[in-house]
Amino acid sequence: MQNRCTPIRQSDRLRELIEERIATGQYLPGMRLDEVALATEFSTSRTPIREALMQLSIPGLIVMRPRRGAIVAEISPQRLYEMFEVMAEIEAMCGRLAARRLTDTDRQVMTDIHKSCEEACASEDPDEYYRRNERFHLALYDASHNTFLIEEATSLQRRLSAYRRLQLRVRDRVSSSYIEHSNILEAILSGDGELAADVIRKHIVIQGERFADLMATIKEQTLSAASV
Amino acid sequence: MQNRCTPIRQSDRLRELIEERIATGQYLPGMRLDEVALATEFSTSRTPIREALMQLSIPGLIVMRPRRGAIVAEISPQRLYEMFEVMAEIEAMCGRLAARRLTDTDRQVMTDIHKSCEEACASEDPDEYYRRNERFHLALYDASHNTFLIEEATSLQRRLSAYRRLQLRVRDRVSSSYIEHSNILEAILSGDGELAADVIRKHIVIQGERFADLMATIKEQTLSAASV
DNA sequence: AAGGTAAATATTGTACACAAAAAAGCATTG
DNA sequence: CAATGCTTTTTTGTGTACAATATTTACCTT
Repeated sequence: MQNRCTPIRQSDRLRELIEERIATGQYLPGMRLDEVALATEFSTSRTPIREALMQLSIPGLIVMRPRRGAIVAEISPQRLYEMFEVMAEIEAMCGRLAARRLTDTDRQVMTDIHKSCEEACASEDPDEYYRRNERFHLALYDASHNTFLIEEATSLQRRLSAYRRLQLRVRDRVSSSYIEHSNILEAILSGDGELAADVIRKHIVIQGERFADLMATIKEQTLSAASV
Repeated sequence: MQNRCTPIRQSDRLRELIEERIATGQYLPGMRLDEVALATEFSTSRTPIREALMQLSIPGLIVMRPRRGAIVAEISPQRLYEMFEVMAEIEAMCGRLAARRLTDTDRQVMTDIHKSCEEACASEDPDEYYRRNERFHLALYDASHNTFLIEEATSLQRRLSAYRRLQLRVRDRVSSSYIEHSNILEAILSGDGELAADVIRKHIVIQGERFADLMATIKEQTLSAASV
């Protein structure tokens, strides 16, 4: 995608870096993002940092309270459930379109990634499974052949990734996720768009529910670095 | 929504202003957004302008090419079709949820707005109809009772508004739009979520198609201010 | 005269400075 | 000892300067 030869802008690089740290859970919800601290860490001035933060505030990854600094967004269980509800529909749409528009390469890519997921599942490595699982979903988006939809789905996946990651820690979640992927792939390969949409919807909604379970068991401080 | 007592930030005010100018077609696709020109116009410095522009580049309203300035995004017919395809699904989801979760006030608000649309339709004032039509759709989003979905739908509607507006100029589009709204409302009031989703999907897809017709007839220069 | 090259000009990206506002620390008082 | 008000310190928001890069203009060559 990025075929610009122009050297990348500082603020763009920083935005991606900070976004990744939020996605991987290095920056926890509620954590304060100090502009000067970030500036010194990345040995730059506050200007590019601010530009990066302002950009991240748009999709809601961070919250910038006027005159009161930026913090990593704290997503309430309620809102998270809503986000999963929307994600389910977006991915279901990808599946419906994928089933209708699947190319040979799409088929190849998806089956390959699914096989690599099987390996990660067998080796019981949740982190590795997480990464390959993520690739499976990205391949699903690509197969929809709607570039706008691909962008939206990817963006939403990124926003949820910090939470998705946790959710795979739940007992037996990896293996059931793998089985669900098998059903998804089967439906898409058979060309049944409505079936694919249904299966995906359930797959994501289950993730949301498992996450709700997790939230109920784990104490708040595990997720949130600071309270307001 | 905006219940902050803190005085608003310049960059936020500017972002909304520029966004509105894009939505209303005052800034046409391809138009260059000169930082110093904007700064002098709003009698401020380049810093808040830049922050506003960087934020607008995230949802793709404008394109910032490194070292080459910002332009209003030029959305290709292909991409516009894709956006309408996604919008159809998002709004269909709103309708499905609305049918299941409708409150008395939702019902009241939607019927009231629909009635006011009837008036605008009868008086054959496309601009007024456009505004009320917009309100109808916003009320539909609200009725979904999923605040995340409401935000996403609203954001997407804003991104498409410059194009939606044009599309109502097509012959008889206003009256057919009104009839479609009637069907949507009826489906939602009857509580049939799947029916509502179907009707809405068709309503939006028709908009996309009508727009494609428009694009085919009107010459490019009407829409686009400059070609690269 | 056309095309290409080099100087001139304009514009962007980043650093930094300063004012205004919020947070923290401190002292005073009930 | 707690609470409140004042002072100090920190942090944000914006203006401005400057260097690096595009773009335009002018000039020279063929």
